Amino acid sequence: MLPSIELQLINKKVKPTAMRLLVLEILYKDRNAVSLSDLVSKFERAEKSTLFRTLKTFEEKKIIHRIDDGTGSVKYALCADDCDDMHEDEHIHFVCTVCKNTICLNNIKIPSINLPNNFKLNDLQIIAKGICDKCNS
Amino acid sequence: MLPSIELQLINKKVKPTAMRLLVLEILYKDRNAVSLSDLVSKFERAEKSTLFRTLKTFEEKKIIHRIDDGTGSVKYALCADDCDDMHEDEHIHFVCTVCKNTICLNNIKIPSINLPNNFKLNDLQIIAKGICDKCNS
DNA sequence: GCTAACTTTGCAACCCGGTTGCACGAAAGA
DNA sequence: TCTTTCGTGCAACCGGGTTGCAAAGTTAGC
Repeated sequence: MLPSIELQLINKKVKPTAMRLLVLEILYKDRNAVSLSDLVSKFERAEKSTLFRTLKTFEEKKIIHRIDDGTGSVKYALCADDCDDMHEDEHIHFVCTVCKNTICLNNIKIPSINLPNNFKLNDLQIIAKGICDKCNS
Repeated sequence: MLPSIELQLINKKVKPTAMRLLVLEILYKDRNAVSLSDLVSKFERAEKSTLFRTLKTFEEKKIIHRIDDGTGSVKYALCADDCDDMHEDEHIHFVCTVCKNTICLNNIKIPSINLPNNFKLNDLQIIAKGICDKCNS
């Protein structure tokens, strides 16, 4: 994967600057969704605003998707490869109450629900909270 | 309902002050979940901190439950009558993208999902986004 | 190579929702 | 009544997110 990080940026029409490569690399290596402050503390000597704009750029170019897991801070995670057309993150997010990490569960099917009369459903967002495999020793 | 508002507070061991009665009345009258800033603007001449603490008290005493609908501000809505033992808000929340209101759908059953091996599920939070019955003309 | 135009970055400041400390006044208990 | 507790208002703070601006870096045209 790593050698293609730069290529991926170019493919998505994002100039592969040093910062962006580093951020994207972190996103690749980490199975957890990361927040802006996660990033800031992750490499200590970088500007919050730069990282913020990097994430924003990545989101606009559909490289990552935004997750609101109810922890108060927005998190981001890599999009699936087939995310190009449908940018909605059509999967369940799991929040571990022990390690506080947020994980995308790409393989779990989203259930269908029936809304009351005359309600129109556009997007279903599911957040599962509990204990992740690593913490559930 | 209205005559019992004061009684309900007493039952839940909350002193029925004027502020609290007013706030609870608003929560009863409004089918939508309300945020702190909703409340502040709703009766214009009240302190944000007082309303904040009122909501906090109500939540602690299990009169209302907290909803994070991903709009950036926490909302609150009345608990169901049988909420005493299990305070988790075990229902789907619907966010209308037109009128921006958040509605508790108490009658929709929460689907069950299968997590990967060794994940333990404690809470499932579902937010449906779309157009509500009133806006879906 | 050299300048002009554009992009990215760093810094500071701001915004807003949420939260807390503190002091005053009201209510409850002895 | 006196004391204690509780509720409220005010101001200030905190932290995540966001923006304006200028410096530094990059790209393109000549």
